[in-house]
Amino acid sequence: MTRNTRADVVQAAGRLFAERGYHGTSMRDVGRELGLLGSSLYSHVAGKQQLLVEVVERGAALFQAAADAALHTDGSAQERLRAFVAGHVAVILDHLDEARTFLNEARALDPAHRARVIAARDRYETSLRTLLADGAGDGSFRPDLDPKLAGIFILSILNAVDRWYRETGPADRTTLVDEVCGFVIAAVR
Amino acid sequence: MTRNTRADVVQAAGRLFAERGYHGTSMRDVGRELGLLGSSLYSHVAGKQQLLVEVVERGAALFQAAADAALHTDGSAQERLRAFVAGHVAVILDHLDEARTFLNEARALDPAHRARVIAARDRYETSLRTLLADGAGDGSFRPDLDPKLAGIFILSILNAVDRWYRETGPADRTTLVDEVCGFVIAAVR
DNA sequence: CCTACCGATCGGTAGG
DNA sequence: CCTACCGATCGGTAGG
Repeated sequence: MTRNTRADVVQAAGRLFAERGYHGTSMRDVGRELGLLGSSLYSHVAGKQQLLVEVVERGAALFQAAADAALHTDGSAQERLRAFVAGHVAVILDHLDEARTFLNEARALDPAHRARVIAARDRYETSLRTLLADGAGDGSFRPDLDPKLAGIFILSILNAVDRWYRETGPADRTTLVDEVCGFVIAAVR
Repeated sequence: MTRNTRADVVQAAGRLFAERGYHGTSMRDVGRELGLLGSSLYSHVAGKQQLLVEVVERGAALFQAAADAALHTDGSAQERLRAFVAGHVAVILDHLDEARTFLNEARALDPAHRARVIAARDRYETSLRTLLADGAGDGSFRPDLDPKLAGIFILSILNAVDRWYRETGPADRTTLVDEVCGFVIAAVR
């Protein structure tokens, strides 16, 4: 039984924020998750809001890093779209707590940090939109594709994955990506 | 200035639950929304949880009623799918608070009511799945369509509409439905 | 629908 | 990381 680190505290907070929401989680809950009292957390972090900020910003960074990697691979627009989908799914499945907190709890952030997160979301959405516009321009996708709306629809599908997908389901991760890509590519071609 | 009704209380609660979440809303907040004290609400309702139950169940009923109407129209599977999409969008845009609370706050329900809501969601999803299976069987959609996954993807798109669509946007409601249907039908045909 | 409360829980601090 | 606390706020009640 060794001492908990600051990272442990952030991780425990992320777990609970993802499961019960920011306002549904108390500092005592986070402490209990680590075998500590709520008051002991304040030697690691300045406050509850700071925990939320760190979890959400980590989620934002993970999604953006995945998008950057997908967009800088060389390959057809269709291949890059598949890489984007695979990257998004990987972030959700491998960093479920940060992803959920990023997607659902941004409204609990103070205005300044919420604005940063909204900007990060916009950047992410723009990454996908650019990919779609490229593909519509070079004939990979249908030329009349609306990249903005298509991007929104694709992200809607991707962001909901955590709500229904279970590893224990019939499809493994690659199959999941295949299915999402099959649906999405049929829609944009 | 006439007295508030029980329905006013439920509506005010729905507004705040949709905006800040159940745990982010206090009974005093709900009262303030109506110009009352928090304690005054207890002459209308038994408690905060009851308010959540009523808002969520109303959301569930609205979605199911829309789905039933869409499925019982006669027309091709494609026409019924369009009616389903239009119905879902109408519930979201005309009953935003109930829809959001139904979609996002079910986890704050006590276990018994949460189970009821999950069952309602399953029924709703089954309605769409049946429609898709019918269309795959009669040649309206591609025969290898997976109705379960396609249903999940379509609902993912529909359930996210409230997160980005503003009446003040470029597209009116009919255009919105057209765009969603265009994307979805391209994916399932 | 308000006044006047209740016990419980909240985020957070002082001091060790 | 705990002990011992703080003031504020929470959901809810009694009585009118």
